Amino acid sequence: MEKQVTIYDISEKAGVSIATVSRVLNGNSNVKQKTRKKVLDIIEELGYTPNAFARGLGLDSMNTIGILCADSSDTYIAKAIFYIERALRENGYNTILCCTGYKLENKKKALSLLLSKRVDSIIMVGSHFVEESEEDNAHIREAAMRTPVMFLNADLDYKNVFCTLCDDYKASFEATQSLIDKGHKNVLFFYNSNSYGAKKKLSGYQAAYLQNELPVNKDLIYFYHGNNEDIQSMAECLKKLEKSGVDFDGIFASDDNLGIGAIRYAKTSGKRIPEDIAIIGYNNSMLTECSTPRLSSVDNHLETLCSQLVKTLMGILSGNEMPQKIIFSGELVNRETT
Amino acid sequence: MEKQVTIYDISEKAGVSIATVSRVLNGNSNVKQKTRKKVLDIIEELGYTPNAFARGLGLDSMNTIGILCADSSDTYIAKAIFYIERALRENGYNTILCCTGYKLENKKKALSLLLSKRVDSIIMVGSHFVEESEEDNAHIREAAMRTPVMFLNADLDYKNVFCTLCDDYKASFEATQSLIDKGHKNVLFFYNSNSYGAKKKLSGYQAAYLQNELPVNKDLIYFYHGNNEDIQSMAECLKKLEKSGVDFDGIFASDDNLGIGAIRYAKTSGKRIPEDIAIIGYNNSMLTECSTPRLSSVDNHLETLCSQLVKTLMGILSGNEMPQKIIFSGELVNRETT
DNA sequence: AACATTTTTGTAAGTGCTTACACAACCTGA
DNA sequence: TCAGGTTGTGTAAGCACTTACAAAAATGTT
Repeated sequence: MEKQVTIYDISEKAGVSIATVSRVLNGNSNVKQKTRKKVLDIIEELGYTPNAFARGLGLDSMNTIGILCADSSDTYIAKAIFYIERALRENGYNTILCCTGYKLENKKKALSLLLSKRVDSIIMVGSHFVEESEEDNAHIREAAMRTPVMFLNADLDYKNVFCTLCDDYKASFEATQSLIDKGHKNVLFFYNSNSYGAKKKLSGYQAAYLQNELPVNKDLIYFYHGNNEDIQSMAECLKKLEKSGVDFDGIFASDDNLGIGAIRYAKTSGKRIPEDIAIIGYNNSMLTECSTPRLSSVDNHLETLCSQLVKTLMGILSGNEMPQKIIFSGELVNRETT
Repeated sequence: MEKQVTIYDISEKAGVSIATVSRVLNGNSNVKQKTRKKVLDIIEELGYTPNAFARGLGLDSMNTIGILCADSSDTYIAKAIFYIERALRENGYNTILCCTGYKLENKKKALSLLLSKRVDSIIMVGSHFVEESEEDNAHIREAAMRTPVMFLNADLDYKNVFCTLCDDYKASFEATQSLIDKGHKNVLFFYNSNSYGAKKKLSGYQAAYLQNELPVNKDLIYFYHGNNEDIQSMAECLKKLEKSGVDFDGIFASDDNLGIGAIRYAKTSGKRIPEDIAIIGYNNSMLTECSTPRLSSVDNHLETLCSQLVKTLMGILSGNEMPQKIIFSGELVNRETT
């Protein structure tokens, strides 16, 4: 809109050099009180705002961190972003957010966008960003050569990549075990591709069965294809599964949304919860309190994870040696569905 | 980490000038195919990523839009951000996200941060950003002199400020009217400060009462102070209110979270829904499908609002004359609580 | 007052990129 | 073959800021 006010304008009006203005701007100590005041007054008067591009060019850093996520409208991810953003801001860092969706191509694009902005670090939220094949992770390895890469809830062993995560395997194992202990021997593992870490959760689930010398029934591993917010459709899928002859007395869902869907299914099928069918969700989100009966769920301490991640990052940026991997334990919170 | 690869490195290795490299980078047509290929190959080989600071300095724009929100972990805001971010990305724009919380001081800080980044526009999500007093909005007026300011779901008549919103007044009026029509003459207006536009919703509610020549009972306007995710606490507040002798046969909540709290209250108090007490939420979020009974709610067409906002913005940035205010209607979605 | 220090300020050279302008190379068609 | 295009490429001047280095000013010491 308007012509930009630059430090030249300030320097001229204040009768000092641009270097002095710059010093004032950067809180450099070597400026006389009187000069400083004069410059600050004129900055105020002219409504000057420093140009971050120019500044970034000189400093090759603008204290900004890039956050990559698949879908910021997912409750869990939204919460994570909130916690991370807050912690970063408290440390004087700003945030660039990019949502990538789930296509590899877009993830790569977003990554290189962030690199071009010369962010001080890139935070990837969720295991969505780790691909199956080594080759498909090459862009991450390369990015990590330029700037530290932080993973939340994912696990990747590359140089300069740091992971902060919850041990989903163990938490799933324990949750499943608790269902088995209560006599639910045919627990359905209900997941969709968006649930981050579904694979680890599945392994934990399977391990529990093996541990108890119970058979792992392939039919009981059920992949939900639909929309992650469409409760009705989840319930219908489960109904269909039941009708197809698959028998189950418990549902372990890979996130709370699916857990709510499971509750809907059980209720509309006239099953008693938890007697006929026990249900456990994952994330311990607010949804667990919204349903009737309230949903038992695995709490993976998101807030702790996020603040730890930022703490680690701050350490790295200050040049300290930091652990590559920090792992917390999850914890089953029993409510009315177990 | 590593020394940056610049266009000088590319130009040298390719045996062309930096201008040519720059042209290739910007998809300028006036480059011979052969030259272009050579340059691109070397860019690939050296793993070059353009420096956004330098680029921004030259162009004084980096196609980025700043988004300001109070709390990105709020479901509704998170969704809005998602829709906006997606639409912007489809138009070749990137996003800087800043969460400000609810303190004026922090809002101002975040705003000037975005200005310093020379964003092409600033989008403010939610009415949280409009203060009571003219004076406290001065920073917005000033910002708008530098760059277009877009409001989602808020209403401010400044030059270069554009608003896209749902007519919450009207929607609330209609929702309340529909409760009155069904015989609920003592509807509680249940709100908290975080619900954006609570004031407009309240006016709509009150207008409906006046319209029907019913008294507006001050006791029925109830402000919830607690945490916006603590369903139990909401229910307890309502219980307390009831015990204090306030009588109501309907609850109109300013967002779905509060609506869920209202359901919890009604159920634990042994009231029949909707016979004894009807409940309406606001936002028509996913939560409406999670509860039993499912929550009726006002849909304010968030996705439409967001895409319209971005459409308007793109028009502005292309230099077109655009309407300052675009208003959609909300719509009551009746489910099992009405 | 003369000198040594310390503090304050200015000059100018980056920082990596875009782009106006100039020039060279390559085509046309007469 | 040459004037008059086109097309392709290079030179150099920004863009708004930081900062090393040099110079000037202020202060202290004798």
